[in-house]
Amino acid sequence: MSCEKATAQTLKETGHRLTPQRLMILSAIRHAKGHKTATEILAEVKESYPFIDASTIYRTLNVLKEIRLISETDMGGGDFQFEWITPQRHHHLICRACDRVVLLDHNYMEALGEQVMKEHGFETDIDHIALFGTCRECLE
Amino acid sequence: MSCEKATAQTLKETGHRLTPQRLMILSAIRHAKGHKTATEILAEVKESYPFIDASTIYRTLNVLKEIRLISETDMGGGDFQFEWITPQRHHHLICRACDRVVLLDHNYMEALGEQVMKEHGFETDIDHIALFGTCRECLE
DNA sequence: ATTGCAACTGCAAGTAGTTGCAGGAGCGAA
DNA sequence: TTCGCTCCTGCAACTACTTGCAGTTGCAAT
Repeated sequence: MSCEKATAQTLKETGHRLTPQRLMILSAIRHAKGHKTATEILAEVKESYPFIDASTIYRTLNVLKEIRLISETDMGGGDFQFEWITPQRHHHLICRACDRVVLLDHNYMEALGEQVMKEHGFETDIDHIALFGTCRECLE
Repeated sequence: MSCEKATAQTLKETGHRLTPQRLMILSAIRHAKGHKTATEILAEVKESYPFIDASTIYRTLNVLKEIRLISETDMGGGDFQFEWITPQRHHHLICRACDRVVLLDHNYMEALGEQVMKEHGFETDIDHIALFGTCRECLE
């Protein structure tokens, strides 16, 4: 598949290698619907390759995050959520009162990113953010 | 001091109690310059009260975070950073390439918060955020 | 001052994530 | 194809953080 090739290319260009373990981890993330935690990814990869070590998962996730193939988000529920980065980025509004999660379009962050770029010359990598607060219903 | 009284008031109003342990933790955070990690707070409190348990620190930090007396920020360096929330809020731009940290004024986030409120009716609690990216110098 | 209850604490045991190391394996060059 | 340099892996030990529990204590009401 061409998508696998592009991924391999990105890894190599940044001085990383393509290993069977990484392919399995990549596949687990890419074919997931929505987010996945490190523990879920570990469990899934273990089904086809039980010898995989947790440290390999964490190290690989860190590499993928660094080269921005995946995003890592603190959704408040303890573990971090990992997700394949697609052109259609989205963010989350999480209600502290009822734990409801509302989707937030990427253009809100784009505007912020442009403002920061203009005034600080700093290019932000806002891949996936969770903002906490109170939703319309819980505000009464 | 009146500031201590206001803190006690806030705790009680939200159904929490004021204990010696909490006073020590509050003092460690409030009198810190800038951010502090949970481990640093634990070490500091232990100096005056060696029997304090790590779980008490983490539980108290979670309570203080919930009632928004302190903020918790992922600065990328592993542990979370805790800080007393003051009216002059600030945020951070962190460069992935050189680890430089640039301060970002709160008004950037205020604008975002207002837009989210207007269009989603969602009130965001943006106390202290770290945005990752590439700084002016590292962009060449 | 006393009482009662819910919240808090310390302990112990557990989970999530990190790190150092020695052997193994991509992958570019010869 | 083979070689060799690094990067990667699994292991083991470690740190950060969480959770359940039983005893304690703040604090509001009597």
